[in-house]
Amino acid sequence: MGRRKSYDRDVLVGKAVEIFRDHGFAGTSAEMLVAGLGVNRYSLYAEFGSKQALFEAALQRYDEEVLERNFGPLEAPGAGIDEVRALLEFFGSARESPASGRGCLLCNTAVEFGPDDPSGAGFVQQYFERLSEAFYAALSNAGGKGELRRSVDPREEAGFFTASVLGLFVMLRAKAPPTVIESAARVAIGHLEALRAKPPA
Amino acid sequence: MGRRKSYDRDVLVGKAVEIFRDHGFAGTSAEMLVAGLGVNRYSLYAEFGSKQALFEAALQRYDEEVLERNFGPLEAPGAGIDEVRALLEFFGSARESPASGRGCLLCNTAVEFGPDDPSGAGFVQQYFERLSEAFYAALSNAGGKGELRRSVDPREEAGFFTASVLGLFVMLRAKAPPTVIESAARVAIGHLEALRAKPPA
DNA sequence: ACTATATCTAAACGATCGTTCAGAAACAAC
DNA sequence: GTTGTTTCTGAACGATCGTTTAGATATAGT
Repeated sequence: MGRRKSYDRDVLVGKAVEIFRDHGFAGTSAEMLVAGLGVNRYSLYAEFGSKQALFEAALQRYDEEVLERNFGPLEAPGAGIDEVRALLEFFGSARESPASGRGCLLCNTAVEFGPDDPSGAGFVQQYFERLSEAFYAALSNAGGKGELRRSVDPREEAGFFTASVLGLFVMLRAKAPPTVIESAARVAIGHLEALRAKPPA
Repeated sequence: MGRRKSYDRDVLVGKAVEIFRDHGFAGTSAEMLVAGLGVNRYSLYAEFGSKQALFEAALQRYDEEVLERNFGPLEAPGAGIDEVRALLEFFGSARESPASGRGCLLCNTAVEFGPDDPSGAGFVQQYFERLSEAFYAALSNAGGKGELRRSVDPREEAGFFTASVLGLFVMLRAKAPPTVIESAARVAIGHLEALRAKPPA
């Protein structure tokens, strides 16, 4: 039995998420990772194999934790309009959001790499699917409960809300004027509320 | 009189726009610029001074040409709902848009650099202001002509449409499923049309 | 034809890139 | 205390980074 590790892999991945979220893949050097993770260079490569592999572990972690925390409520059984509204309100609170200055790691990655896939695993396409399916699920639930106007197409609206939150992520990332972010969220919420079926007279 | 230049500065900047649009700033090497612009390394630095300076020239050019072409119609005197609609229809045509796989250079830059300004010139913040002011101008015009419902706040809606097109840019950049892009644009257009004042009975 | 000057060509600079290596240190088992 | 093994330390590898340089070439003016 040899020397024990002085780090925890899960902790390292968590820290890597934050570093890649701030700087992107190309803008993050191995040196930055060594400094930010607090491990030596040898252990970084022994544990993860390559910078790319660490990046993919970070994307996986982000999906499991951050996307799960934010979009999981929409995917839950019984989720509906209120869950969508809570999400929009959360991202519209520009000054307080943890995404301020940082945005969403998967959104940032989508833009950084464009149509080139940073890994064979299709993280970005899965991300778009997850977002639109989450909105679709919540709105379909609402429709099934009679909470949506009959004319509403949950599939169409899902695409719309996906674009809305991606736009919020961009503005949060680059610290657009908070008033623009808040307006965008309020109108999206107004649009959402307008989808509700009117209660019978 | 010495040897004449075998390049045109404006042509080089135009090519640089395309390269930075595809690969971002960090993802574009000097070698890629030399190859893509078709000049020698000496001339690249003689003409522009640095990679950063070329990047800023590209951002300026993009603003003057691409943003002008796309958002200029909203800024024009007399612009209204129809101009906003045309813009949304244009970006919603995912398969045909020149932005497919590339998005918007300023949006990409906003995400790549986050709150760090890539130059002292504030290109990204000016970009957000330009977008939201363009939407505001067009919607204010419509309001002034009595074409908007009285309850509509052009300032709020401008923030919303800014987020919408940024979201479309992200999805275009990463080649999200065209159905999601098209749905997002259609619903945004539906929302826009719902802002129209009803004609008197 | 010669000269002065500007640009091109090819190479190189110092620094950093992502990754690997050799030896030292720390540890558990014996 | 010794041994075998794993991790850490510090350095270095080959490649590429952004930028500069020296000499060659092309050009206009004389």
